[in-house]
Amino acid sequence: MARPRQPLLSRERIATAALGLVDAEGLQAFSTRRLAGALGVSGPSLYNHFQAKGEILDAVADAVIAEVDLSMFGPDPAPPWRTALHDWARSYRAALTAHPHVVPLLAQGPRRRPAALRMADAVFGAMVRAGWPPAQATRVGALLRYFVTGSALGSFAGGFVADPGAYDPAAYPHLGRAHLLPAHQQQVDEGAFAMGLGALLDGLELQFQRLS
Amino acid sequence: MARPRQPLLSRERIATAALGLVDAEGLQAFSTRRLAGALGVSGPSLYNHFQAKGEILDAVADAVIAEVDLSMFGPDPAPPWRTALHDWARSYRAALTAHPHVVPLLAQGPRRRPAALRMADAVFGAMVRAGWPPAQATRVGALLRYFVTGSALGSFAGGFVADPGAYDPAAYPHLGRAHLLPAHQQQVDEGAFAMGLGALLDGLELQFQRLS
DNA sequence: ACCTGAACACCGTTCAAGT
DNA sequence: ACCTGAACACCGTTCAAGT
Repeated sequence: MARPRQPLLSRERIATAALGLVDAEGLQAFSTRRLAGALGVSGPSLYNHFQAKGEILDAVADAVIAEVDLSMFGPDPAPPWRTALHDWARSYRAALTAHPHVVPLLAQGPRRRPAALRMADAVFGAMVRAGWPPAQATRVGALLRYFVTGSALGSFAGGFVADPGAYDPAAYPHLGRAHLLPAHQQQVDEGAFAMGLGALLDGLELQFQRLS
Repeated sequence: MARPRQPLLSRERIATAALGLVDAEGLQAFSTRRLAGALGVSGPSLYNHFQAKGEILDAVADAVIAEVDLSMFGPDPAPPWRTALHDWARSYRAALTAHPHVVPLLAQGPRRRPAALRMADAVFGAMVRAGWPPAQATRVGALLRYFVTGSALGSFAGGFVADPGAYDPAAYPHLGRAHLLPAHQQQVDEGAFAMGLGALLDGLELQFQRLS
């Protein structure tokens, strides 16, 4: 075939297919050769568009972050900072739980990924505008990222096994009902997230009042 | 060589060497063959002690969790639940930040790993004993896990690049000083963690008071 | 500029063979 | 029981060759 007059690939097309593959089969199963196969192309072709596998995964991570709603950071409606943080955290978590296998990739931070930088910029800007001192505004953005990514990194409830005999009562006296957790995975994780987010925002409100 | 009369390997020795390798070079660079090399043994030898690479990494993850202090969950001194959670969260975070490359492995949850189960058991048991209803106690343990693992998954400050020209002011109007973050990485991350942990515990205290 | 196949060094894992 | 080397299918990436 050699070079077609209409390029077969683009960074966009590659990133989209890569996200599909990661979503479907996880990071473990993701390989450049399988990705090329899914795109109907030979392995080395990808290297005309990306320098390395890691750069493709960077694009995958940023595509997920691009799904996060940032409209609550205004400036048009500009809701109170607490409302904005709440809505952002929920949208952020929704984007990550829609693509759970991508979460470990977020360990690298925004680096030079545009969507991640837009998000960091919007949060920090809105917090400063709302009256948080810059150093505190940085922390607020960071600690909410901690909570949201942590909640999406792995299901708490799904991290237990459903086998009733899995947890020896002598060794783990309080886990007698832990094998029931996986059956209510979504409910437990949602409940814990809601409780944590509420607590976090309540606590931040106390700190904000102490500022003035 | 074939079989030596004194076994060359043990699960323990393998797991310890694996943790050392992951700490030194990251998950990317970790391979069964390199691990075998570090142990002075041929690749397939590992399969006499572990079923697969993933099982070795399970042991690595559990070794890190085993470093977390659980003594604050009593029963001998039995401090107030807020103090216990605070001290636990700090010890938990310290264990993870000492082994940052291991954090993505924690996505899987406790499953059947003994140290992870001991930790879940201790937290849940102590919260119930302190007066939290069981459903809430589960959530408290989960949401603190979210916050701690998220804070250890990746440095917030270190996720930016130190290059002053990296962040176009037109695209990211509030990131003018973001390139300074990596230089204060530890301070920023510690500050955000402390602020978040304080807010979380303040918020949980409000919820606990509302219970009675 | 953008694709190909061939090639290189490296993977995880299986298996028969040795003691 | 516990190690070995050989082997298999599969990796990420480079590179010369094609248009």
